[in-house]
Amino acid sequence: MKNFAELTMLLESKGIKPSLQRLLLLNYMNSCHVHPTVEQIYADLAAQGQALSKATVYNTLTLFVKKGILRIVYLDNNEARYDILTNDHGHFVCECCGAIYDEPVEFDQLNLQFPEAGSIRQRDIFYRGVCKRCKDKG
Amino acid sequence: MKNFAELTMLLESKGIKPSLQRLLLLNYMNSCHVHPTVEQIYADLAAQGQALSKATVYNTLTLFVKKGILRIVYLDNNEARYDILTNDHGHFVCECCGAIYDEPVEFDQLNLQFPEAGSIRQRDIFYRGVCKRCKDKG
DNA sequence: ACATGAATTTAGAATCATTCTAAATGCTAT
DNA sequence: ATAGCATTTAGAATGATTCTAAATTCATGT
Repeated sequence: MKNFAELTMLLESKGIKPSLQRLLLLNYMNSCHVHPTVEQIYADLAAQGQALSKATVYNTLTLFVKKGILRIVYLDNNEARYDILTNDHGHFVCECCGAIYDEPVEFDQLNLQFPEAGSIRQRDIFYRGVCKRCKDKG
Repeated sequence: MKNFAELTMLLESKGIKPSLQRLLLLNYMNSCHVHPTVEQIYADLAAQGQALSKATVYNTLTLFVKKGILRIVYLDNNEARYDILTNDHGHFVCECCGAIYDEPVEFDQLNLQFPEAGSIRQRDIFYRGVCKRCKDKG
């Protein structure tokens, strides 16, 4: 949880001018951990009375990704999902209810060898299946 | 490398009727390891004089995915990529040249804990960065 | 304050991968 | 042969994303 002053500092530390729209989006993403789609983000902010245009949502999310604040999660070729970059973690995707769970992963301790890699910028792990909740329901 | 008799048997073992189009696609995917897009698959087969309609390419790839012959690799929200399912492996994606490298990964030895998972159907690991070839070029 | 120019936001058009639809073709069994 | 079903097909429809060009906001110098 960060307040607006802290969010402003985060943006400035990344060389991003903290406009109202950018702060609203960063604040939203900072407290939303369900890996929302653009549509969800846009609708939620509109429901709060903060109507940014959808173009701004796209532009700003793309800017945040470029600056290393967010990452995009591509689960299917429908809508992209956005995830605030905190500590590294993996994802478990329930193919029944669609939920995306963050799961702790210590990438450095996996000792993965990628012989073709010159340098690594991002590490992603996705497991897919049925989550416990759905499994219990049968 | 499998011949057409073996590919036919593979399809039948999955409950898929081995039509000419399905065999051509399976044969192509069986010997193509660059994770091609639909467009590439369609163009390559057309260039070989085997013109399937694009709808058939889509339909058949989707069928193969459903039957566990292929998996889809979602790298970005542009075109999906298709990968023949052999032994488990990870992927390294070069953000410079776009190449996708298969990398050996022993998933069972990673000892990953996914507390929310009831059952796991598919495991994916993606690392992204710059490949050695691009890095050497500077 | 005010004007100027740059950055940001915006609405709507354009793009394009994928899915849908409905017709055509090909197979199988009687 | 024929009926019935599966498969293939072309083209239209869909929809997330990107593009474009105009409007607005912001910062700076006078």
